[in-house]
Amino acid sequence: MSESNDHLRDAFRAAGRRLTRQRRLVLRVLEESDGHLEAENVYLQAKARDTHVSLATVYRTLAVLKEMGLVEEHRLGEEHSHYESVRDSPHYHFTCLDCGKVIEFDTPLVAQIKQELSAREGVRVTGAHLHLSGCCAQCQTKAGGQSNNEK
Amino acid sequence: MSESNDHLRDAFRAAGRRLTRQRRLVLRVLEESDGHLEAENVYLQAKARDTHVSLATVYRTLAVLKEMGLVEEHRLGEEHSHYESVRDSPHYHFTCLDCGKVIEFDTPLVAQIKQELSAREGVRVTGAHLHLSGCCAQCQTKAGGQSNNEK
DNA sequence: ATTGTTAGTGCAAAGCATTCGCAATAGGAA
DNA sequence: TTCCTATTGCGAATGCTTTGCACTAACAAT
Repeated sequence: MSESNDHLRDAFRAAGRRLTRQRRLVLRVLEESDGHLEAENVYLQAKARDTHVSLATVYRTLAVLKEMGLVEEHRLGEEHSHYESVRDSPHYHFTCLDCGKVIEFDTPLVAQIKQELSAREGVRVTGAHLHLSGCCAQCQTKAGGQSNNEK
Repeated sequence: MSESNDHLRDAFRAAGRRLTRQRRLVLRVLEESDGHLEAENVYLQAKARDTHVSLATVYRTLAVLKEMGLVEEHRLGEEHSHYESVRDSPHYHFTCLDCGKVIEFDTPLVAQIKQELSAREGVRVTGAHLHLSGCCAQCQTKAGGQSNNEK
């Protein structure tokens, strides 16, 4: 716990940035959450632990963390962004259009696609987002095969 | 040209909607463009041909067209949405982080991923977005392998 | 520890893309 | 042509996100 704090400190120092209470807090909220928090929720959860946080700072912090590669921003729903701390392995998302549930998954096929594209177009691929959507198992059962999208 | 107009008319009638000048116009702008227009540009190009369009209507129309499956919305850049008329085949996108160039491509591997996920999680997958990013061939050459992201 | 420099913060005021309310307009079925 | 109502245009409003500014607090050097 204290060692990761040192890691953090170093990472920030290397980037010429300061490791503030707020930044530690935001990062911790993201790490302890199930991922996919929107800025507002990060703010609320952070504020619950320490009143000295503002929404603006959460946004600024998320931007910094994203720039440092510690956090990823996703635009899963059609609405606002979701943020997620970068953990172990890269992964992709499936969103249920009925209940909004998000399933994370991984597949080596994306790497294969990257290679194909690199070879075919001569590009260098550094990022990959795969977002599938549809109806999760539960909602299919629940709705008798039909969507229960009622506005 | 006139036949596709009939198609359109029918599609709208079937949806209980009206085929207005503005809607035809928006659709035409999208079809004649290279795809990936943001709402503002659709508005500007439409307005250039016919002053009787408003930004609000463009947004409303894009929403309707999207709902009817005639247009797709993408969130490629981190900013606003891009719209593209649904043509022939489904495809995916690569964005160059340096110059912003968008390359469209297709691959059967996504279908394979869909199947894998369906089998593994019991979900029904109806949509798939794959967005790769990195550095295009030209920018790699131009910048000597380094990014020219200044700002 | 103390100090100095300046990144970071809170707050409130923008910014921006997108949406909405409402009166006026125009598809299109009869 | 007539009527019904979906659609439009306008501007005001919304909601997420960013910014300006004066104040605070990291942290490197003392």
